[in-house]
Amino acid sequence: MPEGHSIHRLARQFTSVFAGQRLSVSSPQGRFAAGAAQLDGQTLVGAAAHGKQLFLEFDNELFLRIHLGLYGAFDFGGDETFRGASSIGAPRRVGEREIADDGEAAYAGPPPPKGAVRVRLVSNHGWADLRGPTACEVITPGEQRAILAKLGPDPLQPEADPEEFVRRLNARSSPVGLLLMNQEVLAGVGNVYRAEVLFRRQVSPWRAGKALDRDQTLQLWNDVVSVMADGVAAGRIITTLPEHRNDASTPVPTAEAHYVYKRQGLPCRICGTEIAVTDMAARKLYWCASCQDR
DNA sequence: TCTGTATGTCAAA
DNA sequence: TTGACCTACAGAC
Repeated sequence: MPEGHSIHRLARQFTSVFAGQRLSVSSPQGRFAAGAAQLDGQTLVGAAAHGKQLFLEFDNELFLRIHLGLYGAFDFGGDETFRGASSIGAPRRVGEREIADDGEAAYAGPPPPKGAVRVRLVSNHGWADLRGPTACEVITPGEQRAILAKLGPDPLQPEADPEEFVRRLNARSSPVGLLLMNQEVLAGVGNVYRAEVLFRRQVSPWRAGKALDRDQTLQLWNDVVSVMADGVAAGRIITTLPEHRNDASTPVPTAEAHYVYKRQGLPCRICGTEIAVTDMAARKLYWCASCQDR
């Protein structure tokens, strides 16, 4: 599920299984052959996420910048150091994806690449395959700084400044439903968190950013921080509170995970009004017209 | 075999 | 505001 929480999980995963290791880098598909050659044989220093951007830092002072876009996904495999991290990114089928660890025999090297593998990273202990990214390029530290400078604060970074979010949101007259998706305002939120957080804070998606007062804006920020931190921990987006679910079972069923996202025509979990859907800037926007009146 | 769909972004009109 | 693009898969034909 490539909103910001998935990218942070990836950064954590790359750091834990590949940092300090020399990597073979290749492009089985061929589309990233030149970039792979610049990184092949280098040691991974570490990985970091800012919003939906993933940066892999190599010890020749180059970064691999990856943006998964809609379809991008990583698959992992390897020995026991890779257990528990099999696959992060877009779902293979509708719904959330958490692939079970098969716990099978010892690692014997990566399998033949299946499908369009843009990049394959291989260490002595395991491998990672990247498919379908929107962006996959080698950049310099200066280029990385330029990219970071454009992005808004990332709610998943402990040092992120809420006041920066307040400034960026309250300065604009666009609807808050658009602004939450704008990576220059807030880095990491996508269509699911946008809809869900606006519902949780009872904010109308059409309120202008500058029409929200400081408290409301900070509450939005705090809610994004909380719900995205949960997303990192769970590996999926769950925004409903237990008291708003019909089914108390765990793990939370997909049908109970959201308040409004993809629930058009179904009754609002709070007030029973039918959840509505419309297009906003070519993306589906889901909301409850009755609850979201602030 | 073809179509539709998806948690995203960019450039062109 | 629209179309193009990245990929895989379910479901319809």
